[in-house]
Amino acid sequence: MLRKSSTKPRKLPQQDRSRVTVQAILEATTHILTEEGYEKANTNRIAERAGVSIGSLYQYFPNKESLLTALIEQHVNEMLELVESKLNHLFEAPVEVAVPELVRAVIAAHAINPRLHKVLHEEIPRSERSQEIQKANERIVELLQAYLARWQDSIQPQNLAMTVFILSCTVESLCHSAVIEHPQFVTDNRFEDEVSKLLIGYLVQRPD
Amino acid sequence: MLRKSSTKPRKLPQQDRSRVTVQAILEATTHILTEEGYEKANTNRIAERAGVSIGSLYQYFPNKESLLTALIEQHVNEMLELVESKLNHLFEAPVEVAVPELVRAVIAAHAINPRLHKVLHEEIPRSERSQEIQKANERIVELLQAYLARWQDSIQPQNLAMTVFILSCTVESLCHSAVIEHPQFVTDNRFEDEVSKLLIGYLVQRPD
DNA sequence: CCTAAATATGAGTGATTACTCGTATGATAT
DNA sequence: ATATCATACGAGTAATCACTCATATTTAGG
Repeated sequence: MLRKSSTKPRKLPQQDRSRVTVQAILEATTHILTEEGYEKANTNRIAERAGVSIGSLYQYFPNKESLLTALIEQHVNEMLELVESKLNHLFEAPVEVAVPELVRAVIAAHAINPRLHKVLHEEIPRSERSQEIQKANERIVELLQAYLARWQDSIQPQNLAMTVFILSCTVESLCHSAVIEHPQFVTDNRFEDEVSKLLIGYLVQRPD
Repeated sequence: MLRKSSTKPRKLPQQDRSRVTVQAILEATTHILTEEGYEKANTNRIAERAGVSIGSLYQYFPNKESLLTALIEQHVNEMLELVESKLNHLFEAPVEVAVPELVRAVIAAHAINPRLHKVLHEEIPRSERSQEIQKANERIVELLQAYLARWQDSIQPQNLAMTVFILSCTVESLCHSAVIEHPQFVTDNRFEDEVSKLLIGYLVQRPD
């Protein structure tokens, strides 16, 4: 149970066989995490499942944390890319158009690998996952902030920072919980309609 | 690293001195969790901090999990009581009155011990915390469902189950994240106003 | 070929830690 | 008083697991 600090790969794979090794290790980790949970995801078992020796694992990952970080980074980036590209295309779209698209994109992002997402989010100790997830969150907040600033004249809430927080937190948690606790909602258009209504109603409130 | 299954206390304290012991153990656990994090919360250290021998700890808690479960149960019940009693008093109040009160209560519940809440929620492995938290969640959902059914005629959304989910998930996550990530929001009335606006606007939408 | 670099191996090590158990002391009731 | 139960103690045990290192094999370049 020794702990090292660095999170970067010990060495970069240069030949094909080592790239295969690294890939196998990451896939084995995903498999064990999703099928057996974090408790069972010890490095010896991961190496075994990957068909690789424990020594090889430590050639490319200086410690367990770096392995998990790499996996989280990979998964978070896949999700982020989906949402980010959608948001970029929606910069000029009004709230009534942009919000439903955003909701759909966030749901899709969470549906990439729900089981992995759940484990990464709920079982893996914070110290090992916080930075990557937080970075992604900040990126979303940044984009939303820019979008809302662009359409500030047509929305009701005044405090931009607070509005961004409410918006991002609400979308994220609703999509997250829906995918994990109510998968039937994900295939049901009414869910994204309702979430969109919730958010649009808030952003473009008619004055009393 | 042996694991036992039962989660119930091994024996109930009967004399005063043992009640003091149990209390000291729970307080020491809380202290270590909030000040040093889950990683440092091993049973030997908890016993030491409580000024009690490791043997005494295992007199009352058959395993580490049961200790954490007791702590979670205690904390969750404190939070739940706050929200539950508020909701009971609001059963006859219309949405415009009930929602702001609910939001305030949920914020207050999260503010009872934010640092402990954060650790319990983020650091402790799921297997040890899921049941208690989920039970509390279900209780809230139940109450909200009854409330919304009572006022069904004056609200807009049709799918009761989905509305309850959206409502509870949104309130919970917004208050949770606010307390943990934006403590300045908690002392700012505008936050609860905005959250209330979000939810009321959704529930009592004017027809187009 | 030959050499050096890259890659692979896995038995072994050291540290941690949940938990036990034999023993000792304090309380209670008869 | 004494027997009995509750409580306290803490050195010791056994299991786990992240990680090392000495050695072996494969690949690439000249």
